[in-house]
Amino acid sequence: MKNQTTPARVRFAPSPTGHLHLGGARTALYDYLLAKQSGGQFILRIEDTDRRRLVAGAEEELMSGLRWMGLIWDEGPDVGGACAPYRQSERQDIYLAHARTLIEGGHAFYCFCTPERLAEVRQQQQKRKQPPHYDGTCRNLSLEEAQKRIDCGERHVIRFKTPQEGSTSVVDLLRGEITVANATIDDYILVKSDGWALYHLAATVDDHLMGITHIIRGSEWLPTFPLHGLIHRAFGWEEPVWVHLSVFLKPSGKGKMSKREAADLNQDGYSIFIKDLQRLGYLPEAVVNWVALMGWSYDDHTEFFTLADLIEKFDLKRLNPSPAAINFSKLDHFNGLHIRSLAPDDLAKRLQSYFEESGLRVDPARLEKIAPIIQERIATLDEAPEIAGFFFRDTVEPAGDDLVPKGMSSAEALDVARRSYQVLQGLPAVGVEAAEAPMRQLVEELGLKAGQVFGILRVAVTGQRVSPPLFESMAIMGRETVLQRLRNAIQILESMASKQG
RNA sequence: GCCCCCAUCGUCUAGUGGACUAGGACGCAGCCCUUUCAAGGCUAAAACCGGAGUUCGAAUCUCCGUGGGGGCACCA
Repeated sequence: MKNQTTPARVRFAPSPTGHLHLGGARTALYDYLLAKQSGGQFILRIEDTDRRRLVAGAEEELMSGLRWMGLIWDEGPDVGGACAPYRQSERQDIYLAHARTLIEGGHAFYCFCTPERLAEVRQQQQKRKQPPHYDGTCRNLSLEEAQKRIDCGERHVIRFKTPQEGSTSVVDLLRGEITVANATIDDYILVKSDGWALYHLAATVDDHLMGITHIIRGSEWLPTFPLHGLIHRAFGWEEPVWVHLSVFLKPSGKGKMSKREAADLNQDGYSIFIKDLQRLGYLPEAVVNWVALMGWSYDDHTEFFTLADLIEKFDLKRLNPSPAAINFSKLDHFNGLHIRSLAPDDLAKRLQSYFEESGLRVDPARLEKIAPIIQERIATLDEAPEIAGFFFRDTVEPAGDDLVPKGMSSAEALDVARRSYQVLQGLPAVGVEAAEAPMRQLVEELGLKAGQVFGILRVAVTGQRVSPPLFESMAIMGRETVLQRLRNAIQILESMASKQG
């Protein structure tokens, strides 16, 4: 049993400022897997301390995306839990109290520097090719003096008092020990002048108070990782296990995806946003499988995983620290794999809305018969109406050119259609058992290839050159519809043949 | 500019000093199957960033380059 012996408490802590995307989805997945395989808890915490960046509806979208993927949280803003509240905007007094503790312990200080002066300092530092850093003006103000200025109503922030000497080492599970000189760590702001805590303080405090055992987050946090270690130590808290996931690169492998590029992707039927993937006909099972494997592997040959498989097999230690390019064709592959592994009636249920959205009235019983014959022909659910919409239309309008196979005249095609009609009309049913043998016999009599005759028939009854298997399709349509559509095709061919003279 | 991280086929990856003629998957190409399209089966092409070192032996360890990525906000 390689599973964690002690239950892990793991949190997914997004800020509600946009759509749930692939990166967030993967982090949440790994969080969930670790929690579930260890018998621990998966916690959803909303990091909404930046009030200006809030996006209406983002929190709800986040939750519905997670639910869609099957990542159900044990504690969170909607379901509550022992460590409530789970929205940082509702925990401000907690952060303030902790900031105060830090100040009293000499690990933080009040800073009255104006943004304008700071900007100037930064500019000069950059001119001297120095890293932009707080210049320490308020670092050694006495608490009494600071208090006096606060009482006078002077605007202030609270900064972390980073040690100026020595170095700090922190340990990332995947990268090992990371050591940086303290001189390179800024005196980061912990609490803004409007009283709202910033990530560095809020997340650290919450992770401790909520008993988080493993922090899984993006590698964009690596630069401030030593600071977070320092804050934990300043409080005297035990550190959790830190895991920094690699970033996702655009499919070309060159750089992170920009907003613009993310939007353009939609034109190709892809997206990095979960809500789009859902609409584009991807199965949550496929997205989960695909995303799990972007930066994690099990062995050298297993790639098909259900969520339950992943819970059993996921292992933090097999995470890959190097950046990974997003490979959408592999998503299509996994989607096909998962579509084919669905029970036909399950597939039919999932297909229903896609047919309806393309304006078709769908009979569920008929859809259940169709599901098995299109199951291995669709890569995404939204392709189904395109390939099987003809089942639900009253009539089909085959293009005249499609009714005439290459190398055949319209008169010849007409003859084939008429002979086919005669054969089918004399049959009690038009399915594989009843109709295939007689039709093959006709093919032989006509001295043609099966593809030629079946091709004409296919276009006549489906209106398409490409369709699910012919006789299976005809069986579902029913004898009357088949004959009616064939009559219609014969009429089209008649007018073509007469025009040609 | 400064700090940090990363480095195996086009892409995702296996590989933790000898079992490597470097394995799998996607994609691509060909073949088979076949009433179309798929699915499936088979085959092919395709990679250890470079240089030093350690070692009997290096894809694997060390160092230096190079390349790529991330970060340097009163955002997260």
